[in-house]
Amino acid sequence: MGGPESPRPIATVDVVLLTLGPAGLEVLLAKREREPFRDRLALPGGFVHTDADADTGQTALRVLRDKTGLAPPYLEQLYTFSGAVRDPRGWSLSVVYFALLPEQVVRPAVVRDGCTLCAVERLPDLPFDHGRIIAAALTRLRNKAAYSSLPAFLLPETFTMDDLRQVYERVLGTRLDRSSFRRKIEEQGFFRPVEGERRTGAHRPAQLYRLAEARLAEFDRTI
Amino acid sequence: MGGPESPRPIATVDVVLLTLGPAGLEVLLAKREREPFRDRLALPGGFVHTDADADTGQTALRVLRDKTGLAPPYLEQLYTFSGAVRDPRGWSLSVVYFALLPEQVVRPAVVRDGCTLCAVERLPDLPFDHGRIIAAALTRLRNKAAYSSLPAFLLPETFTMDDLRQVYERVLGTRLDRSSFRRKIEEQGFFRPVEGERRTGAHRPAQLYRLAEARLAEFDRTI
DNA sequence: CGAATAGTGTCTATAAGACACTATATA
DNA sequence: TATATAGTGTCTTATAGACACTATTCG
Repeated sequence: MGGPESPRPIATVDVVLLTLGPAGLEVLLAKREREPFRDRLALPGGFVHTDADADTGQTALRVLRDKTGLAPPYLEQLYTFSGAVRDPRGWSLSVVYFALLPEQVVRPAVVRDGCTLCAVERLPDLPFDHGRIIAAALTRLRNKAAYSSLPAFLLPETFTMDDLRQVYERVLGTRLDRSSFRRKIEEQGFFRPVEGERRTGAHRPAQLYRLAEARLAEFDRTI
Repeated sequence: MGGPESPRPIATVDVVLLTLGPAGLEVLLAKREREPFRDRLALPGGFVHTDADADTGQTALRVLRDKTGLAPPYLEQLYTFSGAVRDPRGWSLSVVYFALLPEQVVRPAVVRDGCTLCAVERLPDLPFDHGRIIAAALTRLRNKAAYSSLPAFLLPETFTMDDLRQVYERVLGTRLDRSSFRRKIEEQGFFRPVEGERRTGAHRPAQLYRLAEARLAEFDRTI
């Protein structure tokens, strides 16, 4: 049958759950329950349970559910980090997933034991290579934001056109023209108006929109 | 110290090496030396050697070197495929890498034992989930081709502007205007002319170019 | 010179940015 | 009716596609 001559690596899954709070992008960190780095803040993660998880995506969902009770509608595999030295227990491999959720959903879950939200600009010193992992997640988010519906997953189910534009602006770190933004968004057609408006003050109410599809949509590109 | 209650998954690395031959995109397949699927064609791959490989990228390079003698200048991590049923030996996890090489380099290496190039449009039935893996690699290549220097890694070190355009056309499956293509490419500036021209017939010789940087460059995008 | 491919110029159509204007709510 | 935000129209500028033109080589 033949197997490897060397021991199998440790196989874990970590999750980078990002949300957008008043201070900007924030990442969910959890206090580690076990060694190594017990009681330190780190990305929520855990071993792959080969007797329970169908694949690593299921591991990611299980880990998030167990630590926060959350089930993010947007979850994608980010990258697999590996090597002999990233984990003091030995040669390890972490399949990292990347999730987005609106602040309104995450904030209540964080009151639970040991979870916290941390502004990505002010991260504490993190164990393993979790600092690098979060940096990779931010790069992915910022790249994909420019040509997809990704930032919308940081908003609640319905939102106004100005909410949407502001999320794009905050993720991309640039100003976007209101008129051009609306034009572009409307022609791509992956947001659709829903019945209802938002009234917030002494001015015209705003049409509410929602994602037309539950999954990520990408803008047309050309060479 | 705490470890997983369940056995660790099998950890392997597979490599999708693509090249562009007369028939279109071709993928390198190798005859399997061991069970399962012994003597069947499959993606070149192997176990992670925790006593020898610094990380999975090194595993990918080692596997390719051992099976073909090749060392591709372009190698990126594609995705990690995992699950209880993809490998008859049990719960497994394959970190898949994606490499590009010019046909002129791959073809000679393939004369070696058990390696073959196979047109991606006419793949045989492949073991494990290797069919799905190759499909994912093609999607990645075709997506990235539209906004990066990626297709240039399918060409030899120097090439003409028309070579370059034809590679983009073949990868993308679309026709590109010669003039517009040259304009776009030149303003992005990640190819630079080198001394020398190619003379091929009774007509004006063509300027030779090469990649300005050894690594992948991406076009400017805008929302 | 003719044929063939390399390379340039330019017109047009489309999309993006800037920004002013209109619409509609409440105080 | 003043004001604030939502939403539209339009001018300008940049970019992409189409395509004709010039350039240069060799037979």
